Amino acid sequence: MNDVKLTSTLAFRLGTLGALVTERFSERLAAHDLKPKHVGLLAVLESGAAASQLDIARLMNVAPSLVVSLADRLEELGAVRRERDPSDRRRQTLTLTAQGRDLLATCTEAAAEIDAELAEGLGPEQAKALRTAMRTLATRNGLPAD
Amino acid sequence: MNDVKLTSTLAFRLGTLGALVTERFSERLAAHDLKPKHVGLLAVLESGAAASQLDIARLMNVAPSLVVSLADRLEELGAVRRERDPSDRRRQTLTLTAQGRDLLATCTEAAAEIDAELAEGLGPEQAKALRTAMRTLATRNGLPAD
DNA sequence: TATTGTTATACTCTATAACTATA
DNA sequence: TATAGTTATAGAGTATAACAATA
Repeated sequence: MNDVKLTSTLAFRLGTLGALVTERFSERLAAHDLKPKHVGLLAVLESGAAASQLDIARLMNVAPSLVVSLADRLEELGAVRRERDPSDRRRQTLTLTAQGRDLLATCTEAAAEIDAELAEGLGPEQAKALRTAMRTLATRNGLPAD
Repeated sequence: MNDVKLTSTLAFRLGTLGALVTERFSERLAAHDLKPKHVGLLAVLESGAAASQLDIARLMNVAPSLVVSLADRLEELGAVRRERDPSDRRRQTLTLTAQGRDLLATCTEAAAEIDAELAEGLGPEQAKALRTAMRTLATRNGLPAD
């Protein structure tokens, strides 16, 4: 028989800690009336990996209709600009504005603060090993590599 | 200026990988018509950390009303038994049945399979370091220590 | 009056489906 | 006829608030 505990599995710990961290991030974003997915969209634009709304939806693994409402909010804040692609007028191209870059930097700082809180409980070597392993996992699972 | 990327933060990676892993776990649980929180409740009962519904709700950080519906479903499956506490008849005590233990073992196996998939991409030392760091983080953040 | 569990209701997030405009 | 974006609608998941039983 097998006496592995559910709560000791990596899957359980990634799931629960992930939810905890996302919750903390959301709390910090609330000041800007943003949710994590808004910030994820800003990061996609900064990376240059996609620009049309449909491509962004595919990359983020969300429904195209969700990108519409995320972009609506970000446009309202002046963080992104929506422009028709002249070569195919069905396409809306999203671009980061200077304000959008600032906003992304602010949100990245919030994430970095959470990182610092997490690292407090770990020794420096443990923290480094964790970062390395998480980067590998992200890359192998289709998430941004850097 | 600071050129740290959002997607390189531990917070971002824990959030996104956590969501991914929870999604994979949910898919496997769908065969039993269970969601991750049902399994979390089974794990709480096995650990013996709480038995009354209200205590369970506090431990899981969910609303008491949610515990009612999770317990309804688990009782329906014969995985838990609901009994009035004779010394305080307001309290409902939940206990794992033999079937509940079996079910938990099956779900733990599903989590272990996901662990194996994740570990494939990592070297054995990296996998071990990750487990160690995640256990430390879980403990320091009020999640089950083992 | 306070507490446990339950029920009724509402809210948040997201997806699916129907629609418009371009191609 | 197919595709990009949008709008309308619906569903999952969960919380809050009102309620019943017991303390």
